[in-house]
Formats: sequence, C-alpha cells, structure tokens
Amino acid sequence: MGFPGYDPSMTVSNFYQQVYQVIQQIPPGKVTSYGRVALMLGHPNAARAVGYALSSLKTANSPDTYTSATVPWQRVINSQGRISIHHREQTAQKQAQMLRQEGVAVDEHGRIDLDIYLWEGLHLVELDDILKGKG
DNA sequence: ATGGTGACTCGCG
DNA sequence: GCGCGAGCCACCA
Repeated sequence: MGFPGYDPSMTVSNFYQQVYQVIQQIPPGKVTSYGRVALMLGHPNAARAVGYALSSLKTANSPDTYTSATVPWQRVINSQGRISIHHREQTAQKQAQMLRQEGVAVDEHGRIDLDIYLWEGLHLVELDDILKGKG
C-alpha cells in the first residue's frame, strides 16, 4: 500500500521471491534488517516471514532459482544490528565470517554498527519492478 | 480449515 | 543493556 505497483492479490504466492529479489540488491559490505525488507515490500509487519523465507533457502547445489548461493542472506540481520540466529551456532558463525570477508565489522557478540553498514534500500522505481514481477 | 512454528519487532520493567 | 510478553505473517502438517 502506498507503493506504486502494489497488488495485494499477488503478494502471498510471490512473497518469498520478492524477498529474495530485494536481498539480491544489497551490495557487498552493507546490511539491512528483516523488518526493513518487509517494509520495502509493503508488509510492515512481515519481518518474521522474511526470516522464514531465508531459513527456507536451500543449499548451493539446489536447482532452484534462489539458493543460499545466489541470495546474499548473510546481509540480513535484526533491527538491533545483531546476527539473529541463536539456535544455530554454526550458521551464525558462518554469517559473521562471510560478513567480515566483505568488509563488515562484526564483534564477538555478533554486533554490527548500522550507522556505518546499513543499506539505504531500494528506490521506488526499483521496488516497482519487483512488486510487478519484472525482476 | 486450524493450529503450531520461526534467522522478527516493539514496548516495558 | 537484557529478558519478557504480545502482536504479526507466511508455511506446512
């Protein structure tokens, strides 16, 4: 709502793909939060669904269009500027490692300075394409 | 159709 | 800053 091209009738079935497409726009060395991704897609309260979308990404070998290899999932953290995977120690470590590898400072507690690394986000024109399914 | 489950968020104490 | 409780959403049995 409020966004050009927003069409409620197609949001459900395409939600995950839209999430992946937005995340693919995040440049290396930058991060954003689950909530912000949801907001960009016109679903201000769908932060949990965004996290769920990422957790469902399959391995790099998967034939799927979107996999953990094609979607930079590591660039999405929580609104507090911290890595959000407390139940999966291994995955959390990997995320921190991948981020440091692209120049993002992550401290031992998984904290990241959003004042420095926060991604500005998409412009309405770019969002329009994703919401219309052109991406 | 219904209820349980998360890689979420915000507000309080 | 930290832990809790309460909303919120899309998936999947």
